Amino acid sequence: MRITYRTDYALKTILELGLHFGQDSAPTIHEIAERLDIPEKFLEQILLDLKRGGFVESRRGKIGGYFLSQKPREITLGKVIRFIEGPIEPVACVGHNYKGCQDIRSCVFRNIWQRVAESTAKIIDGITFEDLVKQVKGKEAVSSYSI
Amino acid sequence: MRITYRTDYALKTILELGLHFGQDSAPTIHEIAERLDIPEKFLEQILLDLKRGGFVESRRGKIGGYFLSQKPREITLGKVIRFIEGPIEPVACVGHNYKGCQDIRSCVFRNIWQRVAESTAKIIDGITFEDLVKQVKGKEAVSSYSI
DNA sequence: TGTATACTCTACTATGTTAATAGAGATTAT
DNA sequence: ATAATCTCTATTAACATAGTAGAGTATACA
Repeated sequence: MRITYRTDYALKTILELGLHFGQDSAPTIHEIAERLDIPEKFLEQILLDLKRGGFVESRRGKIGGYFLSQKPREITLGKVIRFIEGPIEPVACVGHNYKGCQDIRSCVFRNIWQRVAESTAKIIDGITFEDLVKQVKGKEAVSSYSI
Repeated sequence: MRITYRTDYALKTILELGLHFGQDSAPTIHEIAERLDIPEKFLEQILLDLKRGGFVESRRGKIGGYFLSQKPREITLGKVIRFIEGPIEPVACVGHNYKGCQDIRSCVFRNIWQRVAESTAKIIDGITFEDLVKQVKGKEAVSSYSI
């Protein structure tokens, strides 16, 4: 698995919105971009994408902004990563019609990539944004000089 | 982690040479390319690379070819993958000076990427080409119509 | 000693992806 | 009305990947 900036930004943005969940504040693209140091126009695209994915909702106009459309508890890292990046398998092969997988020698590797994908999935599917929100709130409460 | 064709070919090539280990045959680039269905000139580059990495040695001239310079047992998948692909961490961040890692919120993700990298490493560092050679020889003995 | 064979090395190219930028359009609170 | 904000499509610069090209070097063997 490899994480692109697009995914990195998406995850941080959802965490940010997760920290606001429950309050009825809806941070704007501009605010999020500034706070997380993400190019604003790029974030704009990412948020539209996340909206289409059903992760966030938006309000337009004067008091517009973004907010989560699911509880942080219901959003796992895996869901977001797969939505942005596509499948997490290390090679195209892990699927169906990969030319190299006809003979035994290639299957030896195929099995390994599957094990890798499964172990990654086990981690990222086991973490929700509620977990992350708690971690951040816990740590920010302790170290008093954080954002 | 993501596997490029370059790595895919490198691994299959080393497995192929592993199957010849002990015999004093040295398959040529041409033979390997044909058998594994790899573009010959591309494989040429990869083999030179693997040579510089200390995985294979070569003999030039009439009876030239390639052979492993280490025992299959001493070559792990992890060594080869890292040599070709570079570090397996999912983001540039897992290292030292990633701008996003100054605050707690980013570190939350950083820890996760490290867990993913570690679980991947655990798998690929635990498999040697001896293991793979045995698997292939075992299976090829059973199903009689394989290559 | 010539020659065929096979490895060695450097440079180039086509294609695709990523990260970002640009700008016009649509909605909404006041 | 209008200012603020989200929405949408197109474009671009930089980079990585996969592959191609061709000239050069070493070696076995007749």
